[in-house]
Amino acid sequence: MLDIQLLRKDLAGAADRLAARGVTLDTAGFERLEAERKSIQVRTQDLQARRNQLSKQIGVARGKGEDASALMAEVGGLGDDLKAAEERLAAIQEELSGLLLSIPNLPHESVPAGQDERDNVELRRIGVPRVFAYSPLDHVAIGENLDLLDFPTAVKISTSRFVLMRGDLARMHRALVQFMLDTHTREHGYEEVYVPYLVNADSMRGTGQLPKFEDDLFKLSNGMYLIPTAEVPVTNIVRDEIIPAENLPIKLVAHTPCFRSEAGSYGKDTRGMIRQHQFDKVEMVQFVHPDRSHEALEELTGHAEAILKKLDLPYRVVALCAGDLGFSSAKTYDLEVWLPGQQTYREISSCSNFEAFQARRMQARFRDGKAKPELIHTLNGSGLAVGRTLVAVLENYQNADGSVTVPEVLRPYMGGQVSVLPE
RNA sequence: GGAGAGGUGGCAGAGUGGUCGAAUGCGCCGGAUUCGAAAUCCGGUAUAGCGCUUGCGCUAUCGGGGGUUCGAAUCCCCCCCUCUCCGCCA
Repeated sequence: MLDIQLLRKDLAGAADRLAARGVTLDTAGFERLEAERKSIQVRTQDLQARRNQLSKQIGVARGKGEDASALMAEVGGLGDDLKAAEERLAAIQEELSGLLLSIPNLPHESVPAGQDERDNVELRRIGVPRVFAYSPLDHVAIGENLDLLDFPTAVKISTSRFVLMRGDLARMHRALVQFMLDTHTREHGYEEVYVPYLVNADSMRGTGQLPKFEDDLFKLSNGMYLIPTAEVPVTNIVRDEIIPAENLPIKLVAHTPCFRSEAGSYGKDTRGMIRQHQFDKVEMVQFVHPDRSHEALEELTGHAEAILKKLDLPYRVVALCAGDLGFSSAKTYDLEVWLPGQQTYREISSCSNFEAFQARRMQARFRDGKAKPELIHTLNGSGLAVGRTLVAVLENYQNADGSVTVPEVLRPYMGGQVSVLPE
């Protein structure tokens, strides 16, 4: 959520920055609403003040045993006007807050201009894609040849966009999770947290999934939602909290499944594990002082990169252009891993600084000594998407004989196993 | 799931229709006292919004929402949460 004060002070400026990401702000509509809000609010509060004043006088008069009927008559005359004003004010404020909740974040000044993913800027490439002596298979072929990746059975049990992994593959998936969590907690200073996978609407609103993106979520009959990312429960830990400044930064990491309806992605990435309704992710979240959130974004991105480096997977870092930014983000770096089976880089992590956008929705603040509470800045990044990491390992570590070499860093997590062999 | 009790400021805890945004205690901040400290005394100590703007005034907020009333922390309805007992269960 943007600061409404900013919209009041510099509406044109905010509109310009939103235009950079392809969003048109209805400035005339906002100004009209604001003007009405102002006049109705002043009128409502004046009436309320008058009512309170008279009501107190009635109390005093009654206390003294005096006749209060004249006062009662006067306050009674306020009734209809007051009720109408209060209702109108509530309606306007609801409209205003609805508008406010639907406006995306402003891009940070360092974000490259551009309309869509084609305008994203590649910052660096790390690692060299392996040269194969044969035409490398994609993960589906590799996994199915090993008899460890089973889509038809998953469809039978559930529906499309789910997967069943067996044996060494399921084990490697688990090993990846352990490896990632251990790296972030031991080497990067994160605290591991275990969180609910079902959250309420307030939490979804806090991080920005609601009200605009309800279609992307799985909603339960009791009004709860399946989390689409650990970002939601982890970030909402600080909702409605005031954190002592000396406790910042707070760095948390969680492993959770993620559930996404993938509405609107029909026909996209239908083959394999790239786009599933359910996938696991290790997610890093940081709560930081506003002065150092952009520094923190660089660090957090480095923490995600460290996993790829340790796994020796070739990847590149891309700065999203303004038009490709997510709703809540002020700045985002995507990490894209090389997939030999597709001969392309695919997103495996997304690291974002939301600045105060989520904090304002959540009322997540910090206090420095006696100063007034101030909004914190929130960040998060995948470290990494586990399913896609498994895909990357399968494709990059495949061998001509159909086996897959276990990356060295994973071996301690797999009982020293060096490779996954066909039966 | 059944029965009961409860949700009030940073914390504890009063308040069952009227100068209650809320007693009192603790904590915290400032001052007095002291060589200094403790103790003691005095004063201050929520959040958000709005309007004039060094400050002041007003409005809202006592789990959330709705209602009754001139007036609600207090009465009514719905929901959420916590605790105790029973049932069930990993």
